[in-house]
Amino acid sequence: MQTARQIEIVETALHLINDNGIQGLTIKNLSKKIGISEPAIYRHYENKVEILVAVLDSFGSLLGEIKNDVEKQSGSLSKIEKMFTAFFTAFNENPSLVAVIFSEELFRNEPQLSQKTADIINRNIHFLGTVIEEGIQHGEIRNDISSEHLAIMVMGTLRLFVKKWQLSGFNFKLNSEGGKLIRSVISLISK
Amino acid sequence: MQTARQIEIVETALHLINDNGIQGLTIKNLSKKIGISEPAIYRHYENKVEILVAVLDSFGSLLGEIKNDVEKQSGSLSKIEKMFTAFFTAFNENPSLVAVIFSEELFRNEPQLSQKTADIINRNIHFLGTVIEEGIQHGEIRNDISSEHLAIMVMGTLRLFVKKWQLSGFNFKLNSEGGKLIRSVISLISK
Amino acid sequence: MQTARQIEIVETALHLINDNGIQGLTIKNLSKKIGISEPAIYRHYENKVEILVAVLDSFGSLLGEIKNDVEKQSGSLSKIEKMFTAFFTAFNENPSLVAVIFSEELFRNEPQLSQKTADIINRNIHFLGTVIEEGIQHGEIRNDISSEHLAIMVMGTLRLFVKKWQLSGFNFKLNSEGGKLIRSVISLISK
Amino acid sequence: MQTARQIEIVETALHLINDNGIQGLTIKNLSKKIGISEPAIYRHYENKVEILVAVLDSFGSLLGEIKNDVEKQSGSLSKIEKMFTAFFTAFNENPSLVAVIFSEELFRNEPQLSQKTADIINRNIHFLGTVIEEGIQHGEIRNDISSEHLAIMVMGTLRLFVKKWQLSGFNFKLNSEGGKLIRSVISLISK
DNA sequence: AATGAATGAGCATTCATTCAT
DNA sequence: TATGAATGAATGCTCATTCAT
Repeated sequence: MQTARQIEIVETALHLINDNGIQGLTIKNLSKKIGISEPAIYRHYENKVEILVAVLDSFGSLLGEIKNDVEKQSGSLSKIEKMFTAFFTAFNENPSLVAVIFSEELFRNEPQLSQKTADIINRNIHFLGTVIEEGIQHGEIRNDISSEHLAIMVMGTLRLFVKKWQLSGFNFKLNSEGGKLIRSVISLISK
Repeated sequence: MQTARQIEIVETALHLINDNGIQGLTIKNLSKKIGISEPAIYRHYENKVEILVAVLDSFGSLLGEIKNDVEKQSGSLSKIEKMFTAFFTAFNENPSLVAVIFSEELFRNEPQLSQKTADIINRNIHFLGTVIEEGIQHGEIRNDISSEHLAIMVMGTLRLFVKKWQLSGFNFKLNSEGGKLIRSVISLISK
Repeated sequence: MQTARQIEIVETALHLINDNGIQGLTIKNLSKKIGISEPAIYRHYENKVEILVAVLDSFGSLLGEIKNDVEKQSGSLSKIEKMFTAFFTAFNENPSLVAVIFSEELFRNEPQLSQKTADIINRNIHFLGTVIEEGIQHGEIRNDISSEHLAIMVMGTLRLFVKKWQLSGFNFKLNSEGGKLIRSVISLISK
Repeated sequence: MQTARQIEIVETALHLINDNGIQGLTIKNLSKKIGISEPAIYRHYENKVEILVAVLDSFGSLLGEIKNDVEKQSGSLSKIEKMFTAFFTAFNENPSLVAVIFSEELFRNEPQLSQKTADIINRNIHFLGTVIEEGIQHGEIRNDISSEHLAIMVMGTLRLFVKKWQLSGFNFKLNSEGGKLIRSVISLISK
């Protein structure tokens, strides 16, 4: 369980990373933005790495929720569509989250963190792979390409599209533009 | 024109980033690895940002070369295949380069650098888009999906695949595994 | 009078000093080892210095008891022997105490504490001096050397021997090895 | 070899320890007293522990010189006398050194340092033991007490006497008072 | 009697950079 | 072309202590 302060710290950390990259996340900046002293941070998290772990974990929970929602859909293509829209909605509501899905490069020097980021990526691809495999079995998705390859394509598309949105300074509508992209992806992979 | 020392600095910087992430690139580490003193670095580059600019520029030149090779191919699908194999070969010979194509997150706090990284990504997608558009016109590539979307899909696939290779600790054969992926991508987009 | 909690604090402080030196004694460590919160410590002692004063005072009481026991002996040499064995027994039962008799260096920056540690040393030497003087008068102890010098020799021997025991990681039998040393000391100073 | 700055750092560190105990030795204090910035210290020593190692090593060299001088004497008693006077002279010229011979308690939390201090003590006792053993063989020193015990007694006497001098605020003449003590010690152990 | 939350002061250390030589 | 020495600014973190509850 997280206290209110812990949640505040994690969210503020996310915003700092989003605004200035990982170098923008310092204990000083964090405490200043929250309005408490630097040592006060350590009452809530043992050290900086623990804060980043909590950031990743909170993203992990979000992913869990998205997966739950996705599972409720019937049909692989619907699941994939749901997955895209759920991601777009989450990023749209909290653009700072985008930094997290590209955080692998940031966390390279802390084994604990780099492991966690790698896990998130791999888990996502794997989940998508099982959904696609199911679609192939049910005849919804084309069977001339392995589910592994299709998973990489679909997830890679999603990632690059979101990255473009971030690079543009979030200046196009992720939902509506993304909606069109989803239809293209589905055309591409459906039987 | 770059002096021998400048090239050495850029290459060493690349290795340091590759080994320990951006935090591993310090003037101290750089000078130690090269075997000169810290101030000596400043004889060759005005400051650290200039070094990173040079790193990105050297990657930019590589991209230019790849594009030249790609243009020599006839047929869009051949061009795309060539593009993939050229990338795989380059990364395989110098895995440190992988860090650069995911360097956007690292360089966020320096406008000069973040602009350059965004340019590289967009230029790549745009180039791929023109190749694909040409393929659509020539009837080689399916025309039910816009070239913009296809470009994002193809480039996104390439990026995520390379990222997976990096996360795995470079422990699978990029060339052979990548060869199979290319075939899947081509099946997917060809008419 | 000391409360149970106060005694617990003093004893725990002693153990922390013994385990990690004076730097190991922090309010945080102390409260964690006892199992209460940091502010709770301040219910029982006004500040850290008071805790250290209490540590020294508790050692002072122990010294008082030893002196009482020593006084009960008849004959200077018996008294000295008793003094040694009483010390050895006390240290053996509670090795953490050893840190206290060498605590002068630790407490140098707090006048209140450095005064107290100096007092303990001087009082000990002085007490031993009176015992020896008595022995000289009674013809038990050689009279060619002043009681002051003999007191320094005897006490210095005791201290260095205990220090050696500590440095060895308490890995020899203080009582039995010490018993032999006592006999040597007595041979040396008796008439 | 040590640079002039390194020697200055070691000597200043010694003075700071002497004035305020180990807690008085901070990089800030050190740099302030020398008149340079804090980071400048790190140009000369890698870290604080290295400085303390250098302090102990410089004391170790002094001990080596004293041993050389002592060895030149003929006769065990002369050697012991020489050892005492050499120590007294060294401490008299540089009272800060006294802190070093009682530094074991200070350096407990850094294995590298505690090992070094224990070594110094043990090496001293051992050296004195060999001198005494020689004296016993030659009939200069009484043979009813083992050389090990005599070494502890003699070294313990020396240490406690110097400690008293330090506790008194260096307010008696170490040389002249110490001279008398030497004669007492020699009377005590000679045949 | 105890605690959760907080803090000012301080710590060792690192960083990119400068300057005299 | 290179270096040894230095620095201002910052970093993550610890300390003893306080205060409201």
